[in-house]
Amino acid sequence: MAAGGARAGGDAPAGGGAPAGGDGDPEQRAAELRRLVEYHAYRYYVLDDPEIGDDVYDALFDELRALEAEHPELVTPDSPTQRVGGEPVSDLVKVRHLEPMLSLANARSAEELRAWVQRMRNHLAREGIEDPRFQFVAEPKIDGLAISLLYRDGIFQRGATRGNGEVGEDVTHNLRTIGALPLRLETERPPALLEVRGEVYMSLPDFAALNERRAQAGLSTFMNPRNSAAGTIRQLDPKLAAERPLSLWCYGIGVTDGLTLESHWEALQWLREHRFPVHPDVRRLATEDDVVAQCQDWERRRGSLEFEIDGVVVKVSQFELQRRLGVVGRDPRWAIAWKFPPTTAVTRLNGIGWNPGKFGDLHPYAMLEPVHVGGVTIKLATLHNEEDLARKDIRPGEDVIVLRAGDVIPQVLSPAPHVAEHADRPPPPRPPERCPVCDTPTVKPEGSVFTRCPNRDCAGRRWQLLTSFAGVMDIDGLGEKLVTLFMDLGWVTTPADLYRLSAELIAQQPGFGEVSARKLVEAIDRSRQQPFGLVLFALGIEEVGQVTGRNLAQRFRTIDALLAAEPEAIEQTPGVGPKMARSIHDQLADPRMRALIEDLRGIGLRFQEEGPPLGEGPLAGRTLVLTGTLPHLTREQATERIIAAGGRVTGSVSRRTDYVVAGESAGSKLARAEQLGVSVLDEDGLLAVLEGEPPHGPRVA
DNA sequence: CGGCCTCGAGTTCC
DNA sequence: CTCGAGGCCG
Repeated sequence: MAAGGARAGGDAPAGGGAPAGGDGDPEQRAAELRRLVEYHAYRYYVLDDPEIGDDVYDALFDELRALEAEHPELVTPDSPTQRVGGEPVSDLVKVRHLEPMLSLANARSAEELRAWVQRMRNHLAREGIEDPRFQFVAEPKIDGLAISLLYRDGIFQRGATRGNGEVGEDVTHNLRTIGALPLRLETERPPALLEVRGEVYMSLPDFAALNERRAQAGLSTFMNPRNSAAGTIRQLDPKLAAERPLSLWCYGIGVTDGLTLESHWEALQWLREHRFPVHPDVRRLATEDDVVAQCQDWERRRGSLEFEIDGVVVKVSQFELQRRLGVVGRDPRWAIAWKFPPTTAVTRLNGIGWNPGKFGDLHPYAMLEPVHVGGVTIKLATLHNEEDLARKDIRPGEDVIVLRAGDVIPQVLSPAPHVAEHADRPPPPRPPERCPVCDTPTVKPEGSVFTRCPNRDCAGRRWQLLTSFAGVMDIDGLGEKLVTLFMDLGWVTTPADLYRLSAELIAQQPGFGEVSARKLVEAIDRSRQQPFGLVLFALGIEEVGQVTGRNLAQRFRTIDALLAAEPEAIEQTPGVGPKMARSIHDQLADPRMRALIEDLRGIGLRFQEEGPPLGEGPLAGRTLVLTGTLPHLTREQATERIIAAGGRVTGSVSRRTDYVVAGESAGSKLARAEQLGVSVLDEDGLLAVLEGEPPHGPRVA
């Protein structure tokens, strides 16, 4: 339902609609038309209560378009004609949110919700607030995509997806196509800056209609409304987005400049008054009982709504209380998501499959009769390990309960209730006696949870190693599919073979062109520059991940020093004890490992540490904790620089912490630091100690 | 010696 | 994100 396109609906007579076209000032007329079109779009899309018929609306719209075509200088970015007029973008641009978009803690029951309220009371009591007169706001938690809308001086400027909460993608071009989204604030004195937060979704009727159209056109259909909305919002061409109807509910205000509000409830009223779509059933509630009742009410209504919801969001309304409650990690203490119980389904367990991991461990997974649960079809589900499998007591051939909660990984929960009574159940599944990939007899080491394929040349293991190598070395474009292809072609058996691939050969493979083949080879080439620590991780040494790899690199400096080291020396590395030291030593002594290392060394990968040795650098031996959002550095960048300076970053504050680096909306860690008397740095303070300057005393951000 | 914490690994999703 | 195992602190 693109604005300006044909609109379904009745033919109400023109109300106070179109004044006769005038031969007055075209600029004035254009402004008037824009106002009228936007007003009637608001009546239609937001209030669902049009005042005029579609024909009248279309006439207004056409007049505006004609006027703008005649006087291109009159086109303004906030003109309704610009909703679909945008040019395709070549790429989605990443944008940093002005304030991080937080996540929410969950409550799964009335008890957990009451416990949340109690925690808030306790917290506030410590601040000297004995009787917080909470006002709660309960809103449906729509299963869509969170977005941030920026208005400067009342004009819609930029809309972005939530992304990871700190950095999202600019999808302004597609958001403009949403009829309910105001392009301009209808007010005399708009705030200089306003960030509106909301959820973009596809309504169930629109989703059904879209899929029907696609099916008729012979196109693939979408799995569920959420995926459909996600795919649409990330389209590069807004014309495509305009053909797929998205809807919007706004649920709050983020950063503002020039707007003073006291509570979340006020913010919602303000949004409503300024034509933003706010769900009409959002309630303000005074007691826990009311909140629980409201959540249960939403749960009952879940199936009869026009959109999918997976819970209810409950917030403390008063901003003053919100401020005092603060944030823990990424979750504000003053809000919680009441999650509905996961949707479950019963289906047949067809069998258990076993997949070898990087080191030969066989991991069981359930092969299920395909079943629809919570909007997706489940065919496979992981079963962690043999103990988990035994604990669940599921048997191939029987019915099992599968569940999928929100965007959580599908799980097999248990046998279906009716199978437990059967006397003659099929036997419990057993780990295979031969590796399902290479047919080598399996072994089960004493005390291990896993049965293993002992064959080091097992294609399954090699595949795992190669895909893991590609990921660790950050080789763009080399994913599971390509690893499979190159292995099937016999081109690649060890990671070193990747560096011998030629773009000419790859380009001859179906699905490849010269450009994509060249890009892949370049990506592989670039990975030679990855630091020694990552190379150690990528080699596939059991027990050695990103952190231990980096620690080993920093401690031993060169691969030769590491290869020559006795277990006792390896044990001196942080995080490595006798057991790991012995295991690492033995794996490095293996001739195949030696051969791989020599091969990669010849290819030019880095086998020498460039950074400061362990125990040196301005932050040597120091432990830092990061909290909140820093003005310039991301968490990753800050971590990287601290490590480069010889320091360590951990997650929680203790007496052993040397510095807490606190940014915007720092939470409990900052409080704890103050309690323990740990020095607190802001970003400038961090930069100073990174340079080796003494911290200029405790600096609270 | 017991409990907490960190690390590694697989899986699955966008 | 979840789990198990090993390391390390109290």
